[in-house]
Amino acid sequence: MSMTSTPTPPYLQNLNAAQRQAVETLDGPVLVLAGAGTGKTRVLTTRLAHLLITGRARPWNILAVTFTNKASREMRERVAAIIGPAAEQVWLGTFHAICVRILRRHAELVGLKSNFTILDADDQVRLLKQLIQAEGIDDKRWPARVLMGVIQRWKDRALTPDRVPAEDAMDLAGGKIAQLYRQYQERLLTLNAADFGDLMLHCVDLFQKHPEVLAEYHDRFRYMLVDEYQDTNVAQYLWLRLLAQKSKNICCVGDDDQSIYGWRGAEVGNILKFEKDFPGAAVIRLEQNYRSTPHILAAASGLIARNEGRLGKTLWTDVDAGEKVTVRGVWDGEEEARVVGEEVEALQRKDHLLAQIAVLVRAGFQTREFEERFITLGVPYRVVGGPRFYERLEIRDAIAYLRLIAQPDDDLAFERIVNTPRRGLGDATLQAAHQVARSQGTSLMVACRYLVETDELKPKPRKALGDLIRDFDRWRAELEHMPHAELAQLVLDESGYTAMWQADKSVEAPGRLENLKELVNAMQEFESLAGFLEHISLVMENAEDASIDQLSIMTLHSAKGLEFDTVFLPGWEEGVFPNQRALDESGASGLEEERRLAYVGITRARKKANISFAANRRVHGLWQSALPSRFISELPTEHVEQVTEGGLFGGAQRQTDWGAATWSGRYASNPPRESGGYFEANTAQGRRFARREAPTLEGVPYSVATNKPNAAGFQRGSRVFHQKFGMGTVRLVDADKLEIDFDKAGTKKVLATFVEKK
DNA sequence: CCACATAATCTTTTT
DNA sequence: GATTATGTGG
Repeated sequence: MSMTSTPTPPYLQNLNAAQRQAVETLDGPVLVLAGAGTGKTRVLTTRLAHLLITGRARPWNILAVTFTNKASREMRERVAAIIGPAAEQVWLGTFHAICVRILRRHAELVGLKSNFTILDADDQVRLLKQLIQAEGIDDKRWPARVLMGVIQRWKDRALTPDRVPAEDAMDLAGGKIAQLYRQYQERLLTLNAADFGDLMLHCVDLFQKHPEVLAEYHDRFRYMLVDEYQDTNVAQYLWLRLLAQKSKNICCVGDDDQSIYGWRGAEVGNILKFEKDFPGAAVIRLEQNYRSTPHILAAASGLIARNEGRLGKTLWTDVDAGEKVTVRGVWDGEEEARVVGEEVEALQRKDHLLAQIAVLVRAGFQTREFEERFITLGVPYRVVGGPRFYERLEIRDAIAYLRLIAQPDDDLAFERIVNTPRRGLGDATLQAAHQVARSQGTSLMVACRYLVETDELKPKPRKALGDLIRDFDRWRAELEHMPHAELAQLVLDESGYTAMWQADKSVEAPGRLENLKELVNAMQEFESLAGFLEHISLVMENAEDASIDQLSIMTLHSAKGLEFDTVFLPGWEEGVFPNQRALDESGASGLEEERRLAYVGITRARKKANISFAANRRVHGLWQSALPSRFISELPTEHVEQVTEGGLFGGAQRQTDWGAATWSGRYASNPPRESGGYFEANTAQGRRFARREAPTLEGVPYSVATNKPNAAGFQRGSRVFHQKFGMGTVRLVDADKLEIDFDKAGTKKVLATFVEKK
């Protein structure tokens, strides 16, 4: 409004019309549908700055939520660049970090103390496992990990134990799952702990049950900004709705086509029904893409158009056509890695930066082949999102010590380190401690204090336990006088933890000692031990070194939000991508999510996207043949270049027409099966895409393998021919699995459907 | 209580 | 194929 009379400030000048509208529509609910590469972050940060510059809001009147620490850091930096240090005072952070901040203030109202511990995934599972065993449930049949997943999905949907629908809980863990969930929640409260789901859940609960608290935040947060709205779950949606119900000034930015976290409880529905949930909402579409070439955009758009239930956007760009997306078929995974390696080297010769190249895979196990290839080629690479620093064994152990100093009642930390390093405090001692703790309603630490006063334990453990408790008392007292990083070093040394790894002869021991040093170093950055512990429980990420020019290998999930000049998308095969389990577990919606993942992958590329698939791949040590992903046939042909020249298939023994030989051979033994009506009947080449059968072993132990002929007529001594390994003799038959001595290639385990009888 | 052997498992994983 | 969790024997 005031903008009409005053000249356009510089920070608004280089926005396009839609972006500017998204920035300047300040009142009431706004949904910004931001397609890939349309300047989403820019709109968010400019909008935030605009609110402050126009005087609409003071920094503390703004709540901006993101999903990742990286995104919130980036947003804060970019806002600071426009408005300066005032950016510090904006409530800007991840959903979970903001919830923690609120919960620490009102912890008693939800049954916690202000210094509650945040559990990580490992703690959660261990805790639940104890409950499962206490209930006498078979933890083989109902693994804690699986049941924890179920509980987490309930938490994502804001279902507290009393709200779980009966039919959801019926046939899990013998009908006891709801009970387990209740016990788990009770246990968390007695431990003064919360898991990640609880952070949202407790906060929603707080707002619902204490209107006076909610009113306080209504007063505070007059404008709200939400990033990646398509990834919100039900609990987050409720949280946002509660906070926005008074001011109604909520601006959500997202892209329904990039919703790829459904399996973690994200609800695409949230973004699809935004206008219904927030009546009078303005919906603004950002459709001009500033990232990719027209061919890349068209290929991605053609693919995603196959999804139903999307809001629909038409991305366009005014840059030159560029190169078509290439689709390449190769013989096997090894060749795929080799070809990618060659192309990377070719790009290097053309002075492309490695930092502008990425290999994006569907699943973590696919990274290995590429790593091996890049190592032999000497191409520097990094695997993004690999094992995380704070998840390493030695770091978690060290943190358990620190947690126990900060919070003596942290039973999970106690259990983790009582006997690490070995102190002769095994199961028997721990059982005794548990019993005392249960009967007296205390924590394990307190129970042990009592236990060493009695003669219940044998002299050895009694002394060891007494020493340990005394150590902790001393360390805790030291915390008053000593910088916490120094204390950490002291604890690691005095507890014998450092010595334990020094004595360890394994190859990884030196690395672990390095990591411990790094941990102590990192602690110096924090004001207090408590501050450090909170940071690591909320920010489980690795620092990345941007100073080296390295190629990136990562999963499609972790690539969201990033962009590269050149992107390699290997493994586009049925079963791998779309992933078979996603299809089995979530059917049609699972397929759509996989397709969105493909869309995310292609749209990461600025200049060139290279898709590939292999006809053969080794999965869990078994060779399996594969069909090209259905997504390949869904790409609009006019934007795609098929690379299938014969020279790709190497030496003389590979002169076979790989397409016909492998695929038709496959059909003969394993005809295509319809899967939820999602087959494309035909492709241009007239090939049918079929779903591959998972190998079924039905629990037959390998040693039971017989010499009797199996269903397909193979038996010991049968001469067989395999496409890759050539002639061989069957050694063992195990249902459809064969162990074959190949004349040239040695002994391999192979599925019977991949060999021909000779 | 510990060391070693065998068995089971292997999708994605912002917090 | 490789890792990780469990079970058994010393």
